[in-house]
Amino acid sequence: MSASREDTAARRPGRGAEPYTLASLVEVAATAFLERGYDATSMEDLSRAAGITKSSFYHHVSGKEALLRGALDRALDGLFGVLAEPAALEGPPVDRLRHIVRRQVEVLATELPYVTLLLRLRGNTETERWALARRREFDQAVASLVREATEAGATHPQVDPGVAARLLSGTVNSLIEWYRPGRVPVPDLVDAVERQVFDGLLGASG
Amino acid sequence: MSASREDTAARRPGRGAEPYTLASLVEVAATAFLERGYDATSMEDLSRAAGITKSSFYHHVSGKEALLRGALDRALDGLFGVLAEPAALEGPPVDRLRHIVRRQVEVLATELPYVTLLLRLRGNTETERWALARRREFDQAVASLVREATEAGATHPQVDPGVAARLLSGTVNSLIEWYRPGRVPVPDLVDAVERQVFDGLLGASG
DNA sequence: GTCTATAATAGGATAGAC
DNA sequence: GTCTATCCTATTATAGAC
Repeated sequence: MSASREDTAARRPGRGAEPYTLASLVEVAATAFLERGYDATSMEDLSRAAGITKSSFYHHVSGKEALLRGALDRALDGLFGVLAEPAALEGPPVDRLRHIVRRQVEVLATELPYVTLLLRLRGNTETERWALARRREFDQAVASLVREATEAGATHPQVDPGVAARLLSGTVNSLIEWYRPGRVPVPDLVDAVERQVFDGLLGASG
Repeated sequence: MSASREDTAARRPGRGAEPYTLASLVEVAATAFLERGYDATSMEDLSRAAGITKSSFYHHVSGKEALLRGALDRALDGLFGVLAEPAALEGPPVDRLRHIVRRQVEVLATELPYVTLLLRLRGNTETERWALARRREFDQAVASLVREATEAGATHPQVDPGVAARLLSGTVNSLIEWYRPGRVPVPDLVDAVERQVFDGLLGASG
């Protein structure tokens, strides 16, 4: 762990701005976790990124795990919010799937650090296992839709729907590995992922 | 980190078997890293998994980073080996791409712990940055092929080839998130990924 | 080659002054 | 709210006996 740790710009709340809130510190933490990984990021790193000492940092937050939990909550809220949208609940399976994929890309893009944290969990603590369980719920909802779509004859039947669903989720989630805000306009990204997922590289339609 | 750490079965070299080699310990380490993550796995965990004490473990290996390096070497050898195969070097871009995707799935499946480690790197140490640079080389070779295929008119032109290449790699690499040996026969997996990547979920051909 | 014991340090968390 | 100083445990790594 010899990498420079000064590259995250320190930022204190400006004159007259809000004091440190859990949400603002979760944001700082998630950004740092995104760069170096959760385990490799120390509380010292985080406090410096927030522009205060480690002790002061502890005055605002109970510990590292609380930051993790706050970030995971935000990620899961975003994802489950998509499942609750009307267009995800009504209509032919393929249309609902299309809507979910498109909105999921938007959530990944806008909540990038939080979702990244969720997708990199290994289940080492109780908090992590809880979040992983919720994530599995989300994946299973998507998998059910893929199965329905296959039963309705909308997808090619040669591939096991369970495997197809995992590859679909994998394609969408892989965004966290390279997408960074501003690089590609989100609407373009949404279209690209939809196309790749439903039509593949060779895509007949369009 | 309160998770049980006794779940990895201890294994010592059997009577008359080879003594501990770097390769055998790298194998033990990579398997443990796959479960808990690199940072969250201690040398104590690793030595116990190998069936000896931490001190004895250090007698065979210089440190944690050497194990990481050994595992990354193996992953990169597998991937670059694919690029060097005749079918990856000759023929129309789409055919070469198809071959690489299929073989890459096989390498991921057979070298799962090693490739997983490679794909989860954050670049925190010099070793990690070196491996990430080599990985980028591989990805760029694939991206070049996607660009060639697009220029040859083989793929639909609406999606930026750079983005398409990243989504392609993302789909293939996402295997490490769920594939475990024995669950799905490798040939089926290879076919499923090829289909998803080139034809998508709705896939016209076949 | 394996062990017990121990160094050396990093990192999470707290005490208490200001 | 912020700081300096400190505690305490986990972890990497080494010393030296057998």
